[in-house]
Amino acid sequence: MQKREARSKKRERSKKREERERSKKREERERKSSAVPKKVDHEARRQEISAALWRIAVTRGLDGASLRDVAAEAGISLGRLQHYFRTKDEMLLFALRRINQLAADRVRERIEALAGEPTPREVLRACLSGMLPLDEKSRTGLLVGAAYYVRAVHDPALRAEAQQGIPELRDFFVSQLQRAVERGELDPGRATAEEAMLLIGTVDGLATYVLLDVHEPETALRLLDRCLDNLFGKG
Amino acid sequence: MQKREARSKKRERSKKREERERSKKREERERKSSAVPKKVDHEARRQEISAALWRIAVTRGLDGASLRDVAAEAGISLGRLQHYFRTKDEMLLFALRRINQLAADRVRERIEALAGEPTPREVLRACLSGMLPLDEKSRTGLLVGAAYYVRAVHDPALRAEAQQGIPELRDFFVSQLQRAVERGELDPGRATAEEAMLLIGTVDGLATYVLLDVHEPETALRLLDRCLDNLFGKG
DNA sequence: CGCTATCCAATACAGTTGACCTGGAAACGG
DNA sequence: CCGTTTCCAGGTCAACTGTATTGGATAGCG
Repeated sequence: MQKREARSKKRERSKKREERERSKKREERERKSSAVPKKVDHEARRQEISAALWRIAVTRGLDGASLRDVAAEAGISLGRLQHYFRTKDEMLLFALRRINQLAADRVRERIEALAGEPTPREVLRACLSGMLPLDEKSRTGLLVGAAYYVRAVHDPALRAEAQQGIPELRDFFVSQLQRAVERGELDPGRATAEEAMLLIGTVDGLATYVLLDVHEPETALRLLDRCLDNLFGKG
Repeated sequence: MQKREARSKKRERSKKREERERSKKREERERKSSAVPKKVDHEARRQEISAALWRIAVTRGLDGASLRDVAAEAGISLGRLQHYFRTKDEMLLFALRRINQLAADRVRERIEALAGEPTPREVLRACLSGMLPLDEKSRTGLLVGAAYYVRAVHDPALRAEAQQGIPELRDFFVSQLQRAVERGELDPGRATAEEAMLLIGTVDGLATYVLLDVHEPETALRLLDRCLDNLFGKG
């Protein structure tokens, strides 16, 4: 347990007050070039609020997270929260983008962490296992992602956000499969976009069942390995 | 400044009033042999309410469905709805069980509809494709199921409900794989519970992406066939 | 110093929510 | 007929929702 949620609404923050730095990018407003009398880092504050939102979403679900709850969890007032996110949807969308980015970073790290010249299979395994809820962090990310998923089904804006990264991921998988063919590790007929999408869908389904406690994380990993066995041949 | 949303609450039922019939099954109550002055079919009424709930859940999501909304959609008063479901959770749980049952029935029908003596692959294909959102009905079912999924992640009672049918399904798949081995259509090493769970997970992932509009239904079906090709060998 | 913009706590507001309650209509057994 | 029970429309209620507003603290700039 690394994180404890003190129910006290007392603000004990005031230490992050230092990290103001530059952050010149004005994400949605066009300020009139007037000097910047601001001192706080908007981006950092929003990330803190996002983290508070996730903490609630993991335990109570996304819909059970009211603005007041999030503000309390973040240890700030409702007024302050509304200063950084003018509407609830704005907060939700920001938090979704952020968690997707974190997930992508995690997968990227996993790949770069592979020593030497990893085989295509090793790269794929690293990438796919990074999409499974194997530790607390990725579990949280997927849990929150699932909460967004249901909303995305009904909300076109969220849906577009959710669909965004998939083609890129698929193409990356195809390139790895292609590389495996060139190395003689894979049947040429299986280096297609269809196989790539099949892999992605399978891992997604496995993750779903892990979150439902149908599978243990290790079970999901074993199933993933068997899936790769089927693909590359049990060497 | 009251914004009235144009919501057609007009529902012209009043003819369902006739289908009361017998229905001797007292689903949860044990009447003490006292004469039954009741005239309506509780089970049928609850199913109607469930259907109304699903209609809302498909378009607006499960959490966007208040008791008043459901009552309006069902064309009944709030008081009447609460007569049949004392709490909201009771209604939700009933509707979940019902939709799971309908999905199971649909898969069963698909299997029984196969002519002659279907091969194991044909049986598996029928079953798996029955779990995909290929028509409006199954799409609705999966959409509602997805809405429940997110709740099940946080609610133990719902989670138990969601986990319920999986072992049975897995065992059925294993039996079909075993049968395929005996017929010489499958490598004996692949007739395991792991392969069965892999199939289930894959279809689940594919269904997820169809609901997200990442795949067209036909695409998902093609991917399923390729998955079976990989399993049985491309005949 | 003033001026102005940012930052944010507190409160108000208008609406919705689920649960509960009351009372009476309808159907049955007697 | 009466009494009992089911059935159900309507209303009430406290709690909660997202958003808007007010007022003041703080900080940078001329």
